[in-house]
Parts: sequence; C-alpha cells; structure tokens
Amino acid sequence: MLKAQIDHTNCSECPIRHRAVCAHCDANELEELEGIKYYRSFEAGQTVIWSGDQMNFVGSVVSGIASLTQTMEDGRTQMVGLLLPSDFVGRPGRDSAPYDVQATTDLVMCCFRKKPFEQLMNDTPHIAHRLLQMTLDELDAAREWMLVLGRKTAREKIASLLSIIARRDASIVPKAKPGPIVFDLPLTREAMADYLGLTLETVSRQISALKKEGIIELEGKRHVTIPDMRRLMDEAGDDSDGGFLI
Amino acid sequence: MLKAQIDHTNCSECPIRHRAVCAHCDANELEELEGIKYYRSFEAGQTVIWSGDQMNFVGSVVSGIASLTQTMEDGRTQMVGLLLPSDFVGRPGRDSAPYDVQATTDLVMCCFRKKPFEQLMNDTPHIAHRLLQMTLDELDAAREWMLVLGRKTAREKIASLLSIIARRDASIVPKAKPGPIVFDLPLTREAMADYLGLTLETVSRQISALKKEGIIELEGKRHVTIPDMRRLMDEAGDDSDGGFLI
DNA sequence: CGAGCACTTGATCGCTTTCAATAGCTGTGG
DNA sequence: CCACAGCTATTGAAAGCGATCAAGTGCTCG
Repeated sequence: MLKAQIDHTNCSECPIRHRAVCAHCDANELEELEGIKYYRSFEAGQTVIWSGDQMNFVGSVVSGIASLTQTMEDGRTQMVGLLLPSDFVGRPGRDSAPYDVQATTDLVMCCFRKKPFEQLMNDTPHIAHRLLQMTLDELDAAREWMLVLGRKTAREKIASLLSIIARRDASIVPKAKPGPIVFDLPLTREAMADYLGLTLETVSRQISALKKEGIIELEGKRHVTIPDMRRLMDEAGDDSDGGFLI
Repeated sequence: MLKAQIDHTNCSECPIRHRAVCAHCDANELEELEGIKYYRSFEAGQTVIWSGDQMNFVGSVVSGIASLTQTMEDGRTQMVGLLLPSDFVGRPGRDSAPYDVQATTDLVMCCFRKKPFEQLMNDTPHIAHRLLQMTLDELDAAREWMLVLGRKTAREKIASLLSIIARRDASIVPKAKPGPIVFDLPLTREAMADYLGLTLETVSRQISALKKEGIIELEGKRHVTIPDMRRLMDEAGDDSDGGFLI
C-alpha cells in the first residue's frame, strides 16, 4: 500500500510537483534534483528526527502528515507545526534539528542529502526563492496559530482546528463549495490536544458539545461531517471573511 | 534625539549593518540599496501599518521596538512578533499586510520601496539568502513562543519573557556573563499580557510574586535587575542548556 | 474472551480571569 | 500651588474555565 505511493521515481508524475520546494524548477533543475533524491517511508507514530539530532537530509512530505513537537522536561508537549503533503522539512544552513519530527499518519517523504541540496540551492535561484515563499507562509501560519493558543477558548480552539482541516481538504479536492464538508480527522484526541494546548479530556468534551449542538456530525470517532461551514467558522471566532492560512 | 539616530545615511556606519537583511552585501550591492532606501521615524504607540493595508515598502528596524499584533472582533489581541533592531518588516511577494505593525517604543526604520527591493532580491542572491536565514530564525522563534503560549503557566510565561529580554540585552552589550543583569522593560504590562496570552492583572501579580521571592528586583515599574540568571531560567521551565532563540 | 488502546464522561480542584477599588505618576489649567 | 483628569500599575475578592483524578465504554487484535 505504501509501496504504491513511492513507486513514482519520476518527478514529473509526483503528486506534489506543483506545490513543493521544487515547484518552479525547470527540466534541467529537476534532473539535478532527481539525482540526489530518495524516498523514505515511516509508519504512523514513528519519529522521523529527534530534537537535537544531526540532520543530514532535508525533504518534502509526499503523502501523510508529519508533526513538529517540543517537549518540556516534565513531559508537557506542544505541537508547533503540522506538515502536510508538499511541506518542507529541515533547515538548510543548520546542522541539528530544533524539534522532534514525528509521523502522525503513515508518511512518505522525498529526501535530499543536505549538502548537495544546499549546493543546489546556491546554484538555482528557483529553489531558494520557492523555499523563501514557503517559509514565509509557514511563518504566517505559525503566527495565526499563536492567536489560537494565546487568546481562544477551548471551544474556539477546536472549531479553529476543524476549520483548518476542513479547508485544507476542500482545497485539495478542488471542487466548489456546496453543502456539507466531509473528512477524516488525521489526528488522535491527544495529538489535537498537543496542537491546541489543551488536555485530551477537554478536546473530547468540546467535540461532544459541538456534536450535541449539531455544528458537527460524527460517524465513529474520526469521520466528521460539517453541515454548515459558516456555523463552524462562527464558533472559531475568526473574522467572517476568513482570511485564514495554513 | 531621534534625529541623531537617522542622520547616518551611510550604510557603512549603520548600527545594524552586520545583522540586518543587508548583512552580507558587498560594496556594489550596498550602493544599490542606498539608492532606494529612506528612513522613517515613529513615536511610541503609533501604528506603522494596519492589517489588511497595502504594503508598498519593506524595511529593517534600526532602533526601537515594533510589534506585530492580531486582533479578534471582540477586541482580544495577541502579539505575534516582537521586532528588535535589525529585524525585517514586510513580505516580498505579498501585497497586503497580514498583521498590525505598531511602534512599541520610539522607532526608526530603514525602508525600501517594495518593487525595487523585490527586483534587487532577484538580482542579488546575498539578499535573498540572508532573508531566508532571517525568516527561518523568526520561524524558530515563533515556534518557541507557541510552547510558551500553549503549555506554560503564567509564572513561567513571565519568567520566559524576562529571560528573553535579558538575554537580548546581554548579547547587544557584548560583555561577558558576570553577576547581575540589569535592563529596562520596553513593554507596558498590557503589552506583556498581549504577548503572553494573559491579562495585565495576572502579569502584574506574577511580577510582584517574582519580586517578593527575590528572583527579580524592581526599581520603579520598568527597571529590572536579575541577581541570578539561573534562578530566573529555572522559573521559565526551559532546559538548563538554554537553547533559546529570538 | 481478555488485554490494550482511544475515547468519553463525571466530579472536584485550582489557576487565571473578571470585576472592582486604590495607588502613584504626569501633565494641565484654574 | 493645588486640584483633577488620565494613564499605568497594584491588589483584593469572587467567578469560571480547563485541568486533574477517576471510572467506564467501545473497539481491535491476539
């Protein structure tokens, strides 16, 4: 199953070709990238990189979801990044990883050894430029999330997270915006809690409350239907224009 | 007084020359930058840019402190960035500002019109490369802050903020690390609350508590002495190695 | 069938917020 | 010179929200 996803060694058939760090590369540049790339797969729950470890590769998420987490000495953990397909992992110009990177779901990454990639970045402005744009987007997303963590109530936090996942799915499945939105939660209650700065009990309670009030519908624990996106957005406390990023 | 700070129109005498986006520029590149730059001053409290406004310049903080803030409809506000001298403001490749930018103290900025700057970025890899590094640093700082917002107690939040300000002052005044650290708080209690996701009352209470326990000393409301940095760091809940960024 | 895991639900506790009063400081005008 | 407004900050008392502690449910897998 995983195998099927990693069999396209050809960049031109890659599902993230138009959104990843290689998005604006021309044929020559792509050829160079093909020369130094390799795929790695991880099972849900596996750690890709430990905080503080030497990082000798960078790469893109091809499929699945990875998370960046920080942990305090007493065990409190905070997720600080959610990496979706096409997102970039790693930091050119720095040796050790600043956060734990974990596979939240089964995960396939397209990796490049760091040194050759850095070299390539110096030679091909397309890649450096694209990486700058992606990093600026991530910074916007992180700052958006700081508002959620610092100022929103538990209920608003849950609604915000569901909005973001719903919106992402809506943009991946590029159909219009009619009626209900349906998706599967890619996170456990605990992972949601770590992302939102809550306990898993509070996450569970708030999801139950939203369900009781008909703002969301649940089938099993993970399959979510949002009958009216606007109601959910209201609960999230965002401006109705919805200038949200991730 | 402000005038004195903006009189060095010559980049080679600029106090942020070696840390700002222009850090790695050679003489030619610097000359091009000089051609498109201009200084702007703001008084404490002034708004530099409103969220959603057209941004037709980018620039560097030369002196003073600026803050990025987000505001919800009901008035809750969260500071999402604290911009110190040499930090970059603005986003090449995007037209409108995503956040309010405010002068927290009297502020001097070195501005570039956006179009020429973008052009220059395309031509001079030094600038693009430096901006990428600075953006990655900001992303690290934002993620560090997400841990503070999501998982730390009020007391730890205050201690974290004081640690960061103390550390910044220590690195700007490049003397060794003996004895007590002394600095002035550049933020009101309310601004600290907005940064930390607290109320100003809680900020005040926690500062009083740290003072009562001798972890900090106060002269007036803003002048702080830290007799033992290690004790403060312990209160902040960070790993003792102190791998903190801003 | 029982172990293990993810999740839910209940009861209670405690930290932070909220509401409110007061202090200290600065600048203004009678 | 003093009174007073306006602002920042401190402190107190009470309320509320989310955390903690504790069962219990439902599911999957051996």
